[in-house]
Amino acid sequence: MTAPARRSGRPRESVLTRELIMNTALRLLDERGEQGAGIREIARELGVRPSALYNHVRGQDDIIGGVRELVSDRIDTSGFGVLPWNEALHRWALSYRNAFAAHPPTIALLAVRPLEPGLRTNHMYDEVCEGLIEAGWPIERVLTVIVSLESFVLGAALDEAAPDDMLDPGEGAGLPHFRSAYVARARELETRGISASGLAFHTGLDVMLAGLSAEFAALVAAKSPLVR
Amino acid sequence: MTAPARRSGRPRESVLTRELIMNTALRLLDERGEQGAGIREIARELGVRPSALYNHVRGQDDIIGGVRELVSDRIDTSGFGVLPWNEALHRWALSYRNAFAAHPPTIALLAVRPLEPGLRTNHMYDEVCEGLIEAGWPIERVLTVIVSLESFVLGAALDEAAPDDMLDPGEGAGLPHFRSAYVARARELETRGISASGLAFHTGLDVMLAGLSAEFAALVAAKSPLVR
DNA sequence: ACCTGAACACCGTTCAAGT
DNA sequence: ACCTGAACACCGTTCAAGT
Repeated sequence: MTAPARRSGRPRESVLTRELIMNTALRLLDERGEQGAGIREIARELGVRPSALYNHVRGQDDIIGGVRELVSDRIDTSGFGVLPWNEALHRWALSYRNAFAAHPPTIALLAVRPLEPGLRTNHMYDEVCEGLIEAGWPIERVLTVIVSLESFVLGAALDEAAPDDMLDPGEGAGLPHFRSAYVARARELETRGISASGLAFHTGLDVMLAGLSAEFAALVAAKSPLVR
Repeated sequence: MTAPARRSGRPRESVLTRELIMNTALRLLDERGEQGAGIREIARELGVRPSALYNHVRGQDDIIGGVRELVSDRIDTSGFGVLPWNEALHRWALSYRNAFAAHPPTIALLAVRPLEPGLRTNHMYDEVCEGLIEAGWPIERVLTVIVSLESFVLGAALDEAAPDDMLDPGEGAGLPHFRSAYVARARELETRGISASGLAFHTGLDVMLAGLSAEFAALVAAKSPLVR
């Protein structure tokens, strides 16, 4: 098996790496679900004693932070500056949600913990801020817009990670409106070939961007008296 | 202290109740944070051995489910049927978020776990469905609208539970746009006397309801050729 | 510097033994 | 029926001892 045939003392060459630990953690998370990221689990997979990890990693929180960086590296900010702000936001939110959806077990793990100010994360925010500021958004509104959109993305990712039958009126009597809405949606989902959480995500995203566009248009109109 | 002066054997009258356990769990959660809901922690607070809880509760998941019911009982569906659908949704979302915000440590705990189909929760969904259906929303859209709004509410609650300095460009160089957006928002927050997460929530909620109202108006217009 | 091995202080849960 | 007490199978983390 993976029993450590290694005896005590420093090995001739290092077996572990910080990067190797993080990658293994993410892989186990995907393969085995939320409890796959345990120190002992990772150690066993790497053929090593749990305590060995502490030579490369500060502890469990450090590992989770590393996994988060791996996942959020997939967030796409390339639209800002080249596309209209609302399309750039759309691409950003979509890739944000897809990054987490690609690793469902990480969502519950990562969404909950506050992200310590990582350099790469902060750089991502800087790029989004730049895009919105250049597009003409009032600077004091920028972070509020970002955070509200981000809240939706994370909430939608959580919904995606939940089991499909979570929202279900069941078989019994009662709940007539819930039930009829449920079957009507099921039919809709089948004909469109999309998941319930996927449709809710796209709907919410479109709705938010439509609302933001309306606010933006009103701001522009108020600033340019010509249109009045 | 709270050392159990009780000796073995069945007590003359029951010390525990399912309800008492749930209430204690919620209180400890509020007082001590996320790890307050541990079986051993609750048992100590109640002056009882951990194993005693298992006479009234199936286990930890059962307790968390009970806490969720306590919290989500505060969700207000009274607007449906009496207010316009968008105002009823606004009241619902606001109370939904406030219910969790009143117990910050529960957010991370509850948002992550799929809610097993509780009767009271399902009844809540039934009321919201009824309100939207009666207002004239296409029945196959109803659940999608609810879920997308709910995703935002939960995401915003998560954001609320996170530490305030989570999003912070820091002191160093670089990140100029992030930094200037940050100080501009800080000034805005101070003059309006509101928290960052509070403003993001209200902004997102307004934006979503504006977007939904636009979609609804378009649906109504498409159905009544008179306006064409 | 980087591993093993033992130990520590925790968990949730089960179950026989008591009354 | 409902509690105690002991036990079980887990955690993450620390640290001396090895090479």
